[in-house]
Amino acid sequence: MSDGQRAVTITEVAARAGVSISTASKALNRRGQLRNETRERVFAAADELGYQPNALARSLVQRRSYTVGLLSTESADRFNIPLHLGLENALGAGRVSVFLCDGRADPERERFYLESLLSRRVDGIVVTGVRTDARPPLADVPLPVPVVYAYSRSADPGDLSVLPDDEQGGRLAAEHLLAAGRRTFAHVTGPTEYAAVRDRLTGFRAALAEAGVALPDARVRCGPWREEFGRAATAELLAARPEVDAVFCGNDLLARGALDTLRESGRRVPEDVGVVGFDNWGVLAEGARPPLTSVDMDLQGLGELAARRLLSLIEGNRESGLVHHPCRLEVRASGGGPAVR
Amino acid sequence: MSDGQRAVTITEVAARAGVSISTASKALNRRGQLRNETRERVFAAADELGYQPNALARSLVQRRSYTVGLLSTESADRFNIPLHLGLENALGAGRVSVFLCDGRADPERERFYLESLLSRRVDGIVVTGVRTDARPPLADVPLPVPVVYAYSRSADPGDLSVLPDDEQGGRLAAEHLLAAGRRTFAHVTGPTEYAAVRDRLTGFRAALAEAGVALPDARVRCGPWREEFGRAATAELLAARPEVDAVFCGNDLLARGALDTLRESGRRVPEDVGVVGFDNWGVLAEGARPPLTSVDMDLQGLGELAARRLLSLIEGNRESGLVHHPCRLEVRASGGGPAVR
DNA sequence: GACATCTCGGAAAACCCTTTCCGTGGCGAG
DNA sequence: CTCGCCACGGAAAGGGTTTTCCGAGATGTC
Repeated sequence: MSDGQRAVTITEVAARAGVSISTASKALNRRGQLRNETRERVFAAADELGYQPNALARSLVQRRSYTVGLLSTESADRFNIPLHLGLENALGAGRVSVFLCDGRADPERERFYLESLLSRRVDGIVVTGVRTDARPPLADVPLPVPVVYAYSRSADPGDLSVLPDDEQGGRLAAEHLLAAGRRTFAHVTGPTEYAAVRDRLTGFRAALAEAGVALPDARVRCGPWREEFGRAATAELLAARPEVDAVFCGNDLLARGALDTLRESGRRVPEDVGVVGFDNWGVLAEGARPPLTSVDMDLQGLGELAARRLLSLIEGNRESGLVHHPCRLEVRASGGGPAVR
Repeated sequence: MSDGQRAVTITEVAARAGVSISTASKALNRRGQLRNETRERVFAAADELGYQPNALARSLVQRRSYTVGLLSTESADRFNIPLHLGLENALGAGRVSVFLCDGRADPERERFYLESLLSRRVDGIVVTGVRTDARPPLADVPLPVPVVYAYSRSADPGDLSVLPDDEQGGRLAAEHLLAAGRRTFAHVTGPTEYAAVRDRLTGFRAALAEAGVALPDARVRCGPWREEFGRAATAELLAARPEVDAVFCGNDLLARGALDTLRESGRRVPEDVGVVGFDNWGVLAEGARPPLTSVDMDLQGLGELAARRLLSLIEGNRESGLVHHPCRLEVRASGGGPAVR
């Protein structure tokens, strides 16, 4: 609590251990050739003094801060939590800390944070977003540190972007519903301006086609990412084509809406109609009636992947282009497919 | 993108401006007495070179890193997002960056992060949680930096904790429902081990009592924070006391469950029964039928408050104890109270 | 003309480390 | 005995800033 007393420095540790500063440094960092006895004396001294090396000074001389910036561009989003967790998993082991900055979808603010990160000499930057659509790169000049875009895609092909494999996610949904014997499919999803919307549909359709099942445009409804739209679109779909027995939704919110409309129209899920969502948003999927089967983008895994790639860039390797991370299916009740593996 | 070229230092700026290093420093930081012409020459040089001061070096000499740690103890939670936003609002202006660490409810991990933050010489630490119950302080020894607990409460009364005013939040709900003419109240909420559960109930009851309305224990249901429990508890409540015309829920998930059960039992909300939730969890509240009126803890405001207090502690002021931040009511349709102001 | 007072800008110490380079003493080999 | 090598540990040079202190010249006052 109380501030004031200066932190203990390596000088004091060295003095107490009766060695020079450089020897203390070597002992503490397990460098150089030291007698065991010396090393231990230094450690003991450090311990007794409660020595905490000053990372600032260390960074200065090593020219490596062991920090990275996490710059979330779009306004704070729940997607960032698992992403950050994954990042920490992969970085924490290497003792890298992360600066979190929320750009709030404001380019000005983004620039401000970028400068701040640069001036703090981060070793790298991860840019996250909530869209897989290409966005302008962080800066129009080459940056002095490596950058990776995670759940966000740079328009510059020289940049590295890691993204969920939406197309494969769409396939997953189709395969699950097909396996349950569904024949008449529908898709309720978000605005077509989202690359994710188009990719998920592409994968979904492709898997259906391979099974000889068609998904005409009339049974694809695009609208806002809102529960209300899920309900309304499903109602329209049922009115136009009552024999629909499978609905794939572009996210879990829409799926919740679909589920409600289906139940209220007298359909049983999953007996009469199978439903699969996207995002696997915990509380939402679990609280649904019945619990919602949903495609999980494994954002944590995505974060880990991004971190590993960033580390690799920091090592000096060159990587660029798009990297896709596979989705997996979280099977609950609504799909009616085979039980959980 | 490309790494390698050394960052430009103040030495180069000084050389280019034809002044000494110290003069350059003074110019850049608007310190000391310099002719305007000199100052401008330095700025121009800095600009042309794209100079970014090295925050590491600056921190070292100033003994102030202008960074703070945000240590979230419980596993990553959506509560942390608005909290972080508020923190950034209040800190960003002072150009303070934040290190984000997720303790994952693991004391070991928490200690690890604490050490890491300390070694990075953060100026202060904000500890966040998802419970308002007292928790053991971050360390059992006095820390060299100030700490504030936000949406988290240290068991040490010498520490400073900022918390939402759950009691007042409960009153808000009661007043809103009373204003709509409700008479027979019920409460569906989380486990009684949560201080938040008890506080919200206390406030709710107090406000009812002031209006001469009683809330017998039989109409208070405590259970897990899950939608399913919201549905089940509401059903029980209705069976035991069909004339219930107001339900206050301990969070929005429970409220969603309550809403569903009410609708399916033939009640109209808000005409027959008023419902108020807690948390004002955007998508959940907006997507509800009808849209859910909910108590908002203003976590962003809480974060700002925490940041301001932390800054004050960093300035050297002494503060301790509990600080409560008021909740506000987000009026939508489900309460049936007076329209939005 | 002497002296005090300003204004401007530089030299150097300090911040706390890491790392390179070197010196010393001990040992084995020839 | 000499040489070369190795193990160990110290001196000192950075790393990039800020800040204190001081000196030099210009100006003002009597």
